[in-house]
Amino acid sequence: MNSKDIKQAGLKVTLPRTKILKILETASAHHLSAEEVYRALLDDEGAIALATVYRVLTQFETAGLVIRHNFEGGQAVFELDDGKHHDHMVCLRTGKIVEFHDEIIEQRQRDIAKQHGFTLSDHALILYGEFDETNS
Amino acid sequence: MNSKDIKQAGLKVTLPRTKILKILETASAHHLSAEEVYRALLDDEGAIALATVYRVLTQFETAGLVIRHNFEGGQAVFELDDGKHHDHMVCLRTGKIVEFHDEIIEQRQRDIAKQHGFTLSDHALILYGEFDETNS
DNA sequence: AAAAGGACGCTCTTTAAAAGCATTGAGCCA
DNA sequence: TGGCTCAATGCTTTTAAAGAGCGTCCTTTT
Repeated sequence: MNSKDIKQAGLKVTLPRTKILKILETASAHHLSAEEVYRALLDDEGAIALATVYRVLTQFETAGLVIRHNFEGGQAVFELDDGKHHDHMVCLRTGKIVEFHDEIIEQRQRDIAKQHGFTLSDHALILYGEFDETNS
Repeated sequence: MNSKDIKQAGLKVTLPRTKILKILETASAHHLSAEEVYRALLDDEGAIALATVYRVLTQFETAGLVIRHNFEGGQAVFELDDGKHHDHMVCLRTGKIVEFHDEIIEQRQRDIAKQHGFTLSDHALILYGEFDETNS
């Protein structure tokens, strides 16, 4: 995931885009809201306008570089799209997000869609709850 | 689902609340946004203020009378809570929503949560796609 | 190196949702 | 049943996330 990807998406390679991509790669939390990306770049000399962050993230989403999630809580969060589909567990206490993938569930979803004459293009499975103290 | 439920929720039985509940019961679409509820009551002599619709729906949600869903598309939708949990298939072409329930998936979710030391309090599974012409 | 069009930053706008406040009305009790 | 109290309503204003408009700047391409 580097400037080559930006170019292949038909976008010019600019400092804001490079920085935003890097933040998404290196941030400890792998799921960031637009505001969080913005704040992460505030320290950095040469901050990026919030409007640009929104614009770039939407462009990255369209280009397939990142995935936008609409979890509960109003703010959308973004993560790099590594091509490997996964679902999410969201801790309502700490905000921690853990990814998982389960082929049994995936297969059932495909079966159910088929039974209903439904052509699946995407799906979202989110588990809400709380991690044990030890895990959080 | 009637005025008794409203009262048991600790809310006064008022015309707006009764009307909103009835709309949710009788509307052909079982998933309505706040705006849709509002518009459904516009014909009706004695319209209800939009602010009241938002307020009442949130109160109903807190009281456990309705469930709020954050599907893609910005607007939250509401449905009566009949106590029977189910998931959703959302047609991206027509907006049609079909409910389903699958015990295999439910069980897998519980197993996965357990494996991760995660106490499940809620979950959302939404399949996005398109229904066949015949079904839509 | 220069031309051309996309990208940036700033500000303003949009939209869903909720808050504030004065008025109205439900519900309880004498 | 009539009145009293506090919750509920309607109207307006506000908030927050997200995006649009526009003038200037900077990538990119030749």
